[in-house]
Amino acid sequence: MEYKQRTVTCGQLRKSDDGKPVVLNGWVHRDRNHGGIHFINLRDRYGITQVVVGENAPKDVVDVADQLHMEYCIAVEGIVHARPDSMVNPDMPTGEIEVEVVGMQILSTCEPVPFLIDEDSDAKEETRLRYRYLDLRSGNMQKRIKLRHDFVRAIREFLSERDFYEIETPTLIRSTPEGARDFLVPSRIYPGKFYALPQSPQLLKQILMVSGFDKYFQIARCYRDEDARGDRQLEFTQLDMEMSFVKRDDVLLVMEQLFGHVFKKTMDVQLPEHFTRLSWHDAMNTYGVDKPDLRYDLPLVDVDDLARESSFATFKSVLEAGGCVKAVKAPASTSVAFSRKYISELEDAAKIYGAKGLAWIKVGTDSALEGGVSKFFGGLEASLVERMGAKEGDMILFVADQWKKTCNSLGAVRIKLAKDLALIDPKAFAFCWIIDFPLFEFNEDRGHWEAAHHMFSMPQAQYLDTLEDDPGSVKGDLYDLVLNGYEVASGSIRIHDVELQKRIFRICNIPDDEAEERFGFLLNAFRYGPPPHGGIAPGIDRMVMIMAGQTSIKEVIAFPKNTAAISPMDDSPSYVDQNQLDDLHLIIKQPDKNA
RNA sequence: GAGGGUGUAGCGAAGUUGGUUAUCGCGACGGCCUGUCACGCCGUAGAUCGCGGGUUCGAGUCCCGUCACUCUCGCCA
Repeated sequence: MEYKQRTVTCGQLRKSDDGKPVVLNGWVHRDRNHGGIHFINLRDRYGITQVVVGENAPKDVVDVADQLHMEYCIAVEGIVHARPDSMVNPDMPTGEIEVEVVGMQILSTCEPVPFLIDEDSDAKEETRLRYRYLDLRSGNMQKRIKLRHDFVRAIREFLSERDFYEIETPTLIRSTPEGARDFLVPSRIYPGKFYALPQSPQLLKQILMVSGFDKYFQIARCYRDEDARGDRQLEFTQLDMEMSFVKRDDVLLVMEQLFGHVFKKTMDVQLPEHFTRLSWHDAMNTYGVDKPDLRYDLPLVDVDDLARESSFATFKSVLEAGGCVKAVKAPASTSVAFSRKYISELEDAAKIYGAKGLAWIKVGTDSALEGGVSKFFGGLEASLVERMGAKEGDMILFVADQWKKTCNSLGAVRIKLAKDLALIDPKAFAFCWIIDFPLFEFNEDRGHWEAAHHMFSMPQAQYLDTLEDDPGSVKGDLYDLVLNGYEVASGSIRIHDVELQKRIFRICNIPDDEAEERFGFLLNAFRYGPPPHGGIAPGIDRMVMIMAGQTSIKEVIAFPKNTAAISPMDDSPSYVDQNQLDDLHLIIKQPDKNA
């Protein structure tokens, strides 16, 4: 089809272009037909320009304009006119001009759209995903996809400048189960054998270090066959990085500089030179999570001593059983009344993480305690109010249980309070490092120790001689980067010693022969002069989600899957032909519905 | 695997203690309109109230089951 190709985009014309002949290509965003005159908002990726088919327009142009509907793709030839002052639209960048149409061609028509292409669609997510190509036309989706591009581009710029090589690693690799469930790809050539899609390029990047590549990065797609969440998809994208001859602080510094550059470049936001550091224990103890949102404070406060002095038998029995009592302050709010109903909502939040209940006290005038469990704190009013920094109208909420359960439960209450009481600055970016993670945790179901992070992380030096004695107490050279309550990166200094690596495997119940079978290629590489090395892997989707002010990574992924792991647009996953199954030597065993 | 929420026209929503023909906005279709910019005005069509069963003289509304979507717990080295 012959058509006039654009000479300008729909976002660029200004008053200074007055009188210029132009051609625009784009989509009909709105067509306001006044009978004798059409005002058409023509939209492309760059913006919206008003084009006018007026009283002086040629007959053939009027005929075409009368056929227009929303989302028709058209070409417009016309003359730019500065608008008179009274007709300027100050809400549009192109609002000072309009284009008088002298030629118009319909490039393609559009069926009635299932939802309007607005800045923010109010269609439900399923509909948006089914018609993702239309949803992506909206201004906000276009902005987010651009932000993601800018983000990745700034990363590549910065790291290339710092002598990092971008190296691709395979997406068909050996399955090394442990951690998440692998996606498997059956081999046609070798019946019964499978490739796995990488959960991350972890071992490959470590081997690149053995190869001497020193500083590596990759925008790497990762796959984990686990249930999706708002901030989790089956496949996601990491900035995978690894460096040789570095210690922990070198990695943290590079990341601080990287994100400083990227935020400045993509959002013109100045980040602090260094990010707050919290040990894993302090994060858990003070905020109740290993990924605290530091845009607000609301610390969890230890009140073991006051609970012990109180007359509340429930608290005392928890303390006697080796548990702890913690409290968080709910600051008085003009928008949320601390009603029984609201307290019950808070209690529900605590119970999700195993708390048996949520005790509460309201603070009245002159530090008087009212309601809830206040009667058990006779004589302790002033101490409690001072400990909590509470004022009249505040409420104090308690959880008493084993340490971890208490932290998790009250941490959930803290998060709910911050949301409900509007304590969060939506424009803030609060980064922090979580360091000194435990290296192992005991898996009750399987009955043995497992790596809390992964099995390739270096134990801190002071534990090296006594790893096996008390695995639970071993801290690793691990670090997570947290932004606004989301884990956005995770990394460690790695083990580069075969014997140490084998000790870790053994603690994780993997005997030497099995380790050689599963990880032999890594251990072999480590027999040939491996350098000390470490790295980190920020999640691209989560970072861009937070930068875009969203709460679901689907908003920053062009073609995401839904929570049921289905892509409503192409309806994947799908059945395949018997021929394909035959090629792959596969027989499908249907699930037993009665099982 | 478990819990919460949602499901009414193409889209978004309302629908009272169960009661006549299920309402509104957007969109679609037809008409009018020369300065709008979420244009306006008049009219028309469009619904298996997610699906199945039950209670009832009568169910969008109550009960049971089921499905889908969504958020969360588990899971996610």
